[in-house]
Amino acid sequence: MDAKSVEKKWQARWEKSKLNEFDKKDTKKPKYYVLEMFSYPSGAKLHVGHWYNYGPTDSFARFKRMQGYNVFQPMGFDAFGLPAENYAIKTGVHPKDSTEKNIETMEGQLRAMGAMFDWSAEVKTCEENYYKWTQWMFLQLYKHGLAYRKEAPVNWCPSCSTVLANEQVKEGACERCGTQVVRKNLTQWFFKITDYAEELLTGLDDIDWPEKTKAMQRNWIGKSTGCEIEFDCESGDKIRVYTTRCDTVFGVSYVVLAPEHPLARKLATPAQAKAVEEYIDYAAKASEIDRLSTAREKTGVFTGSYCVNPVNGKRIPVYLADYVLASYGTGAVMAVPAHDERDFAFATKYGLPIVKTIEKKGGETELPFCEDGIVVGSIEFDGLFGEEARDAIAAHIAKLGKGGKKVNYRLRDWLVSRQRYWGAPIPVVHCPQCGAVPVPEEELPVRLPYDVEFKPDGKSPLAKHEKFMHTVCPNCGVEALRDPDTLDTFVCSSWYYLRYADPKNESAPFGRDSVDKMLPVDTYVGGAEHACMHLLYARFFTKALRDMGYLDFDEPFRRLVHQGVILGPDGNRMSKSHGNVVSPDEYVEKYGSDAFRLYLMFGFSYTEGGPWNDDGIKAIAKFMDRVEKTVLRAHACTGGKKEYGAEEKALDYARNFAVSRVTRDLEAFSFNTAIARIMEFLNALSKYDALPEKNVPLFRAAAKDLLLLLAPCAPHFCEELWEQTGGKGSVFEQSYPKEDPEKLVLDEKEYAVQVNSKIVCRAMLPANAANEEIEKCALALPEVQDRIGNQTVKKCVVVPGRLVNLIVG
RNA sequence: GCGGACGUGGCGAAAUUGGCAGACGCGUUGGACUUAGAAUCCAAUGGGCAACCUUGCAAGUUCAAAUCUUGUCGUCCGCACCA
Repeated sequence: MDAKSVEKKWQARWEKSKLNEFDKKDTKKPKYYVLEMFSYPSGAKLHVGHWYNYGPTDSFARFKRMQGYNVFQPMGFDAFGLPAENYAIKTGVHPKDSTEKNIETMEGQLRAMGAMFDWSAEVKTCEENYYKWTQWMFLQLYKHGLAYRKEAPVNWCPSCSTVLANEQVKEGACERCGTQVVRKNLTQWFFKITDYAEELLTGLDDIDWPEKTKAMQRNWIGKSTGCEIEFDCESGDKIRVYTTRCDTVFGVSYVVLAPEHPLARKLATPAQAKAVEEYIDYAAKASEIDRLSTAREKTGVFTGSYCVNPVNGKRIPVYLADYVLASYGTGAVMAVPAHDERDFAFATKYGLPIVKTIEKKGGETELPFCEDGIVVGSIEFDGLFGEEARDAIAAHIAKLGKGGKKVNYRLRDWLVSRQRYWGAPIPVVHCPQCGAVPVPEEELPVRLPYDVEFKPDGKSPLAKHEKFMHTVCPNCGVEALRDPDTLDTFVCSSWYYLRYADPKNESAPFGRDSVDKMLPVDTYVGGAEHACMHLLYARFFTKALRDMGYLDFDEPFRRLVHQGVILGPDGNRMSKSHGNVVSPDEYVEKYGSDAFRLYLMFGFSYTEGGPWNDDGIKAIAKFMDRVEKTVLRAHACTGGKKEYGAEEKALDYARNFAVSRVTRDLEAFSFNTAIARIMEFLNALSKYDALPEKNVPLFRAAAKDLLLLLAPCAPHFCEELWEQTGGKGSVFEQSYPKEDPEKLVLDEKEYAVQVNSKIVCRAMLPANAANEEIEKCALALPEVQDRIGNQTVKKCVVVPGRLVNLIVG
């Protein structure tokens, strides 16, 4: 079969008959929403990774369709982003132009894959009719108190005068010019994802996601239960610290603030002011990477101030140290050198006291001792252990009015401001009188102007665009400036699965009817690298929109599957710099898209991936060839016998076994085993085909099932064979074969017969006999008799249909 | 450092979730058909002459462990001093 012409033929026919489109009018069939993570339109062609994500998942979608679902499988482009802008800086090609060109190329390639994407629902996030609604989302979050502004540090390259993404900082230096990157504070917009921390955590229990992804999100959210404690300073200021180990509070020998802490400068005594200032400077200069490195030596500075430990009245010094992070907890820590490794290292270096207040249960206590133990030197709490001690001490602190139990999350609010051009403009006007004022909804979109200067020179590109910037305050009408920043592209991708349901809607981001009918996503497939960011943000959006009354489900993605990564042949991640990029094109050219897809499905464990090698691809072409021959021979077969004997029974068994296993395996994204089962079935058919006399109706029916089983995995190929063998309509309008359980019942099954857990022989034994009878049959076997001799059977374990184990002695 | 995973023939991988390790393929070897090769078909193929040995290594639980537990080595991923 000539793959190329067959592919073209069927792609054209599918398009014409709208076979791939979701039927919104169909009210009988249950809907099924299959979603693959949409692509970033890069300049490079579709790579093996795209194929690996989309090809097998498309087979899953087609399988669902044949099972009788009204399947929705859309595709689109995550089109805003940094690479297009960097490319513009480098080459002068406008991001809009390069992006549109790339999208066009990729659309062509995606169509050539022959996936059943519903192109009528295509979404491109950089288009006005999309980003208008991204801006609308911002306004709704703002309206509901979920968007706010505060100062936050950015990576700043003093030489390029520009903000850098973490990704652009290489070992503390700007990747473009090598200058040391510093941290600089800017006022930026945040989404209050932390309001949903608890629900984002508990919601994980009810969704069908890989456990490891759930574990990662749980870790990322990082719930901990501890205690907040207030330390009064001699200056009158109060320092609140957060600790998970309040059972060690009697051992506090100093308090540490993050260098960015609001009290850091205030607590510096005149004698220490210079040193404190220098230290704050030093910490700000250190790049994020340096700052967070474990290898970094603990440093800090004494503020000169003292505070009081509320539980024992001890006077203790206040330090600054950059091992304490402003972004976690309260940005301040009580240091207990005896029971914390970091505090221990710091105290040792600066000669601070180390006071033991916890002892190991039944053993020598070696400091620092960081596990739970028995409290000592802590007045009435002595003798308590671990959690018990923490409860008691927290209650005591609460009674003193100095804090108490507190739940804390590691999750931080989501910073969405980007000092970039190629993104959705933040729909806010800054008025000299009213402050930050949201743009009224009816004025959306705030259009992204085309004629801008991208060259980095210390300002957001939009800030230099006079016409864009100057406007009037929607509130009071005085002259005002627009927000010059754009939204993080993760904002665009946090709701695209909703827009797919109603992509042309002009008056709303999506119609309630459409969303109610089509969502949530039933199966979402994409890379594991999005475990913490995209997948968490999308869940947050869904929950926030639900609370605003726009949706009535809690989770956007009912089931999640991660495809593995196809590495280069050398075992490294495919990249230009490694020079190990494998292009799908030459394989598709040579073997056809079905064969390439089939190979990807068969040669790897889908969720594992692995290094590329093409050893098996020829075998797939051979397999397809055999399928073609067998199906055509069966179709042409005439005459034959009418009997239904042992051979027929064996063929029927193989057929039903394949149907049952392939169905189960496709459901589970276990594509390699599904195809293995189809191969076995083909082998059984070939064997039957070799018989001189055949039961033709059975042979034909079996060959038809083979074709139907394979259809989702090799769509063009099977569609063509379906037509050639007289099939009406599309093969994808057929029902997927269902097994006949009766044909899977066997009279006898092969048992492994063991004596003292060692295998002695294999024997065909009655399939539905009672355990006692199996034992009897096994005992009667000569091999068993030989092995047992005159020993007695003490115990017998029977695993029905599989194994019998006689314990003798 | 913390968290998560993974480790099975020469290779890609399976294993009904504790029940015959190596399904299905690749490769290799032998054979058939060919003037010859390609293609195709058939057979063998974890190791060892054997008893037996084999799921990174070492223990443990069990009638039974690739699967569970502990330790250990190695690889990968995520997070990065989380108080």
